[in-house]
Order: sequence, then structure tokens, then C-alpha cells
Amino acid sequence: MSGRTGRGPKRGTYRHGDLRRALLDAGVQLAREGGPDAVVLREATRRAGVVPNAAYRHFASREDLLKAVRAGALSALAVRMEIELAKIRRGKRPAEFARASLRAVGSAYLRFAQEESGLFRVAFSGPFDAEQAPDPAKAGQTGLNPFQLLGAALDRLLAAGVLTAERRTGAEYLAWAAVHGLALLIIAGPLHRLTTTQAHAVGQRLLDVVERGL
Amino acid sequence: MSGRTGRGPKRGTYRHGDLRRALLDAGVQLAREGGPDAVVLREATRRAGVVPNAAYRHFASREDLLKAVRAGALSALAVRMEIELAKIRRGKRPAEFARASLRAVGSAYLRFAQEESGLFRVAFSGPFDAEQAPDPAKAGQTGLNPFQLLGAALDRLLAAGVLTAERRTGAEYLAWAAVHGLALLIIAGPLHRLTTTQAHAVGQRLLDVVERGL
DNA sequence: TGGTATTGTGTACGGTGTACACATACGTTC
DNA sequence: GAACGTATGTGTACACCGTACACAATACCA
Repeated sequence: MSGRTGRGPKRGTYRHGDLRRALLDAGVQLAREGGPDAVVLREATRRAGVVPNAAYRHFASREDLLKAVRAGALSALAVRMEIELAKIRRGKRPAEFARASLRAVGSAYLRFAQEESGLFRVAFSGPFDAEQAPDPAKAGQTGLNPFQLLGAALDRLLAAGVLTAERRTGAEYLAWAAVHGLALLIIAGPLHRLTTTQAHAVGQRLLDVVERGL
Repeated sequence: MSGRTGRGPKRGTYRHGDLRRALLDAGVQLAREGGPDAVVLREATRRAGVVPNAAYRHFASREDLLKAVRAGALSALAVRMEIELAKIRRGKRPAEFARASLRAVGSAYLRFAQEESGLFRVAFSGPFDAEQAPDPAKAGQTGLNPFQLLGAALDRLLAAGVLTAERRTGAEYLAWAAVHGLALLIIAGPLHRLTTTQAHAVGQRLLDVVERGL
């Protein structure tokens, strides 16, 4: 009776196989369930069927794991944006297409915030920078991260003559700010009881403001 | 030698006098220093020169203390807004005055976020609602909380005919969202290296967008 | 085949929130 | 002014967390 008291899916092998992946997956799952605070090292190792300290062979600290989860969340967001962008009807005039692009990016952002609020909160917990060396782990299928997708939409507006060059510079921050703020009001603020459709309506109205104001 | 090993300002009396106040003050200080996560029950009691569990005579839990600190932070924000509002030159035409009011509220919000980012983060950590029974603990000198001050500014825009009734409804959420989002980009996002003046400039530009777009 | 680097384990420490029983002092009532 | 109930602070204890350090088991390479 070589006693095995531990619970959970004990593996027979001493090595795990792909513990880093398992911890990351567990971390993402925890993030979905409860946001940043729920990403707990010990719980992740538990789910991976491994002793707490094993995590330190793959992540320098809890914060380091959280950072990896964050990259995954941003990547997921980028994918949502790409899907929304792909829905835009072809054959639109450039200006119309550009406008639709911006709306697609914004809508995807808001929807992601509402539907995956745990991941969303993780994505923007901790310092989130538009780094000069874009990390592919944060990108979607096209290789662009959310910030770059927004920039591309704005570039289209510029190319279509909807935006002057002067207004174009720094516009990503204004647009991002507006949408990001609304996302927070929807998931953690006074608008958090809104249904998906109501939230979508407010979102469209905000995007009107941005479009008109930019 | 009736040994007194404990550190810190030990009091002679068994009773503290106003422990609730002391804990709240310590909590606010912790919030300023490090945001929500820094508001730690044990540390607050340490600073109040009291044993950890004493806190439970005045706050049901750490979260409860945090809530009290949050109210204080919101009140401080309201005061900033009021100060900014008071600076508006008299003798302006109503439309101009109304516009200046909205800018004052927005500017104060952004400045508070940058200058008191710890408090700001606490103010909007946890669920922040525009409750139907406004809590006076969250208000400034005028008795109005930040949300109500924003509403008042928008009402002035309506009264001055700058805003149609249709556009007025729900406008607080759009304006709030935009400014709140920018605040976050400035304190925890890609704009966090901006100087105060730069931040102010971006802020004014955002407020242009809001004003134009609303 | 043996040695070395990698990866998981065991044990341990300090920190946190909080439950429960106990001690002390204040305010009220006789 | 003494007795008593109640508010408030203390002591002890527990479970949980992140993480440091020494050790064990395996994989890989010479």
C-alpha cells in the first residue's frame, strides 16, 4: 500500500510534461472566474496537481504568472476584435469602411469587457503599456495586439480623409480612454445592471460621441 | 519594570478614545501610499497602536474599512471639484459658464487621479454605484458627491440650450466614461509618464471631444 | 554508463484576515 | 457610591497566502 493521500488528479510520472502550460491555463481559468485577485499561485498548482513551489520553476513569482495570464487575455481580446472586423461588409466606400472599423474595434472591446469581465480586468490590472516592442503573446491571428488594431482603424480614417493629420496624432488615447472608461462603468460601475443589448446601445452612443468628437 | 515591549506610540489608557477615526485615518494614509491593496487591516491597527482584532469593534471586515476609506476618497474628490468650480469667472454668459463647469469637473477629476492616484484607485476599486440614496460621507462642502456635481454641470448645459433634452439623458455616463478612462490611462496606462502639464493638455483635448461629441 | 542540469517535493517562515474567549473600563441604575 | 451590564480592547488560534531553501527524482548529454 504505497499510500497516496493527496487529492486531485495525481499523475504517475514525476515530471509533469507541460507544467508551464498547465499553470497558465489554470491561471486563465482563475482569471475568468474572479479577476486578478483570484489568480492565486497555490490554487493554480493545486489544479495542475503539483506542489506549490513547483510553480517557481516556470514563473518567478505570482506577479510573473499574472503577467503571462495578462498577455493571454490581451490576445483573446485581439481575436475578438479581428472577428468583429471581419464582419464588416466589403464594398463600402473607404470613409464608411474606416468608420465601421473603428466601431468594430470599440464594440469588440466593450463586449469582451462584459462577457469576459474577469479576463478583461486582468488584462488591464497592473501597468498596461503600449510598448515599443509589441509582444506577440498579446496579439491575435493577424499578429496585431488590441492597441495596434485600434491604430490601424484610425489610420484608415486618416487615409479616407475623415480625420486630419493633426487630429490623428494621439487619437488612439482619446478613443481608448472613452471606450475603456465605459467598459469599467459597465462591469464595475453604475451601468453594471445593463443587459447586453442595453450595454450595446450605450456603447454605440459613446462611439457616436467619439466619432463626432475626434 | 512593568515591561512594555511593544513598539509604537503605546497609550496609557485601555480605551483608545476614537479608534474608529484613527483606523480610518490610517486607512486613508495607506490608500494614498499604495492604493487598494495597501489598505491592510493589521497595518492600520499597528499605526493606531492597537491589537489587530480591535478593528473588528468598528469595522465588520477589511472590506468594510476599505468602503469607509472609499467614501472619504470620493468626498475628497468632490471637494477638488468644488474648488475648481469656484474658480470660474463670474459674469460669463450661461452657455459659456455651463461649458466651463463641465471642464472644471473633468479637470478636477483628472488632476485628482494624477495627484492622489492611490486615493483615486481606492475610490473606484470595488463596485462604485451612483446610488439612489446619496451618502453624505461621499460628498464635498456643498453636500453633492462627484457624480452629482457632474450632473449639475450637465444640467447647466441643458438650461443654457447647449444640450438638447434628448442628448442630456444619460450624458453623465458618457462624459464620466471618457474622463474616467483617460484617468486610468494616465495613472496606470500608456500615458503614465506624462508630466502634469502634458496630462492637462491631453485632458483638455479629451474634454473638447466630449463637448463636441455630446 | 556516468555526470550534470532540470524539474518537482518537503519543510519552513512571515504575513494576512478573522473567529472566539477573555479582560478592562465606562455609564447607568439603585 | 456600589453593583452591574455593555462597549471596547487583548490573547490565542487557525487557515490561507507568497516564497526561500535544501533535497530527490528524472531527463539529457558526453
